[in-house]
Amino acid sequence: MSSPLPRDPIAQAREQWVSHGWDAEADSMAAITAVMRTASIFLQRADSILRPHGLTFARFEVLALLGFSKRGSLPMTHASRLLQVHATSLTNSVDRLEATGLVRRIQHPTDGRTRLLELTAEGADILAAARDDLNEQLFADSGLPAADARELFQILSRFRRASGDFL
Amino acid sequence: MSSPLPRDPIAQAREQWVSHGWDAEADSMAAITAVMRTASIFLQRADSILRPHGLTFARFEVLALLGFSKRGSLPMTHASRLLQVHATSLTNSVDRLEATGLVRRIQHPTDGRTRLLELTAEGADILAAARDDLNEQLFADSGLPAADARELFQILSRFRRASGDFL
DNA sequence: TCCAAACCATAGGATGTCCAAGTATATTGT
DNA sequence: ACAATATACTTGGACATCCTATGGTTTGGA
Repeated sequence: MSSPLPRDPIAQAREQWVSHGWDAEADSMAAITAVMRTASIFLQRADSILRPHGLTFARFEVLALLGFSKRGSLPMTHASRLLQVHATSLTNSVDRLEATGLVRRIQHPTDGRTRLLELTAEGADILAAARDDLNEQLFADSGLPAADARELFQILSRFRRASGDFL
Repeated sequence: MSSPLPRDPIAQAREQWVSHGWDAEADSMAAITAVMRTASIFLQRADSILRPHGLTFARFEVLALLGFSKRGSLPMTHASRLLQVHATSLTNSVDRLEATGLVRRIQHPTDGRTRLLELTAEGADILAAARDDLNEQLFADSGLPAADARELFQILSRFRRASGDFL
């Protein structure tokens, strides 16, 4: 996006916070801002790796979830809960996945309200290729040292649990 | 958005990764996914706190940056580098801030290409009120224990530096 | 049995992010 | 001095996310 800045802009913001007397909130502000910036970096990398496959990270996550499901199909609601996005966001992703033939919406056998999502054969192929690329180009060389990745996950797990993501 | 899930969906994905033999990538995948989910949680909280002020987190960040600038004004490019977003994203935010009268675009004295951003009096007032609310309702009670916030910031700082955010 | 309440999925609208192009202005090299 | 190149910002388009509202379907209580 641009060449490296001479100073960490979040560290600068933190200093401003302290010098205005908001010492108590400074660490939290810096951590939260850093989380948002880091997410943005990862999202850009992931999307750029997936673009040649005609996917985005959001759509990849849908495919990956379906690929792991035992029965091969999942209700929209169930999928949106597991992906932790709004039902409307999932509808959006699935619209695009269905338009490109990677996913099918099928009727639920007994509940007329529910739609089941199912991977198509092509969806399964693309998922496999995209997953290999993500593993090689992002996860295997994420820029996070192994110990940092584990510690990061643990800190965020505590936070997510505390914030009501899971029990 | 919904009631807590019985199991952490990211931990479940991690298990799937391991059971498919992608052990080496599993920790990294889990950490990255958790960062994205956490960012989304914080963004929703921040936006919800700022909504009564007619702001979003993106627009708040612009105001906050201007509020800290010594000279009271900043070129678009400089601001977009410090906020680490694309120039087009900043254009979008500034359009809305200007439309509501919180920010002004003024001519650069010598460079005809450059626009300087300047807080209006009303922008400064709203910034102060919004910042107090964010400090009280988000940063002071973020759900991150103090030690976790510091450790998190340090891990992410190493990562951001390594990924070229700053020197 | 039957109607109200709950639930599922989608449409519409606002915002944000990025990328690719386009316009205007500066700077640079010959 | 002038043409080529670089920089600054905006426009238009593709996607993602959320919220609110709406149309079906199912369920549960009177």
